[in-house]
Amino acid sequence: MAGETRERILDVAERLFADSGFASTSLRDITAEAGVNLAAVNYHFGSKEALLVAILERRIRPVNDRRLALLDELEARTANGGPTLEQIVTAFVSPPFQSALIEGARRRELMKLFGQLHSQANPEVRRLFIQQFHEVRVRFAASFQRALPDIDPEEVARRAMYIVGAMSFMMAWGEESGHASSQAPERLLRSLIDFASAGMAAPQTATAGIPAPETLPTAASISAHGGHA
Amino acid sequence: MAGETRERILDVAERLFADSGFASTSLRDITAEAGVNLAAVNYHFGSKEALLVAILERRIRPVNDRRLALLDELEARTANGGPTLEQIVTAFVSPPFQSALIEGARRRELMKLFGQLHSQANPEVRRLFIQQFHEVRVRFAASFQRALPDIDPEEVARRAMYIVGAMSFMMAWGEESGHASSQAPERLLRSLIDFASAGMAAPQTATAGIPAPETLPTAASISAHGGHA
DNA sequence: GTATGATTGAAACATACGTTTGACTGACAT
DNA sequence: ATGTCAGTCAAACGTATGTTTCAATCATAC
Repeated sequence: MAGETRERILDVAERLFADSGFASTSLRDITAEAGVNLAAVNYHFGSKEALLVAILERRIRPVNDRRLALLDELEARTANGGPTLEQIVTAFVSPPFQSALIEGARRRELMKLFGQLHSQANPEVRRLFIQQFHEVRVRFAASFQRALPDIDPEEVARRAMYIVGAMSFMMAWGEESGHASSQAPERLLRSLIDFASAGMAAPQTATAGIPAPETLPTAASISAHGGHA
Repeated sequence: MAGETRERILDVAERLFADSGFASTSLRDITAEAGVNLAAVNYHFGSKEALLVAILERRIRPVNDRRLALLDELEARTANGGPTLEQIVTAFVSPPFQSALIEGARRRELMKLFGQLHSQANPEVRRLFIQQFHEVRVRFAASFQRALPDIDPEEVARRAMYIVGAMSFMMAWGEESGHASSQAPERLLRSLIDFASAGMAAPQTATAGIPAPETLPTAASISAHGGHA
């Protein structure tokens, strides 16, 4: 069959890269588990690194396409005033969950793989990875900004980054850090949307004075400026 | 000098591990840059893996000790009702920032290293890493729960996890994903506290029905159940 | 000064790695 | 039947890896 070997390599490599890291996974591990010849990787992809790029593109593109499609539809339907924070958040965080459900049990592995990319050595792969998200970042930043006219653009961008972090971390660590997320994906998605929407809507606190390093929050300053319940 | 070689190895290895990953950094890279002999690593630490463990312990323990100290003081001062969400959040997210300031420019590298551990192959190292955070997790979960009596304990744990994810992601990617965080650390800390406190305080939405995979949010259902601004 | 124990040094060890090679297979068009 | 070509295969190549070895060095105590 034509693309059968290629597909098996992609599937197995995706799982092994996610489980053990890119550098720690050898082509021999992959080809052995996939039941294909060692040389097949270099034949079909050219190099180990090109295999990684192929894996990323296969997974990221559909998710980001769906995000943009959801946002398009959202903005078309809510021309006056724009969509709500919760709608935008939902459009952003839902596609990875849907993709995860379709893929079955691979959610955790896939997200771990994404998380790893942050620390991958090769700058070219990193650049390619960031580039894949560029349009999504620009579009959602604009939409969030419209819903949060009183928040600095930089602060909006930071908060969007927090959402990505919360989502990535949950997907990468969820089943490992205790009981917290052996839950149904639907409940997790709901939980994340609640948290992210509220965080996005937070009032922006002015940075008072920009304290010197030694005066960063101590227990005393925390209890002083917070009051209690 | 006694511990000089050991210290140099720790410093250089920490930076290189964070930059390029554990598996991708060779002992020869480390020893060459540190100006010590190759065998020094195995002499002082026993193995490459034990070197990683030593690096982690050196950095994590002070941060977590400070977190617990801040929480102790907070709970002692606010015996009636307990500390506010913002106080607890601040006690949790401040120490890594303070540590980062003391360490100077190593903040990003160090946090990248932490982020990597999530996906490190060796289960023993992972176990050790998680164990380092056990007390912190238990103590802060209890404190958050007290401030959020109407939220399910599992939901509280999830939200705490989101905070960790947001913080890790910001520190690992901050300077890379655009302009968003070349800001002063104090502003970043303030921003994170705002976001995390608001997210923690979010009302808990019931999961309506637990839909089947095919009925996860579509553009239509988002616009339907959200309304617009 | 000399013995002692900790540290460093250069070199080698065995292994695992990504990649390349060249023969081989099978299907399909001519 | 034969030529073509994408795909597979076992084997080898060159290199880089973590680790070990053992002699050399150093500070310190006697």
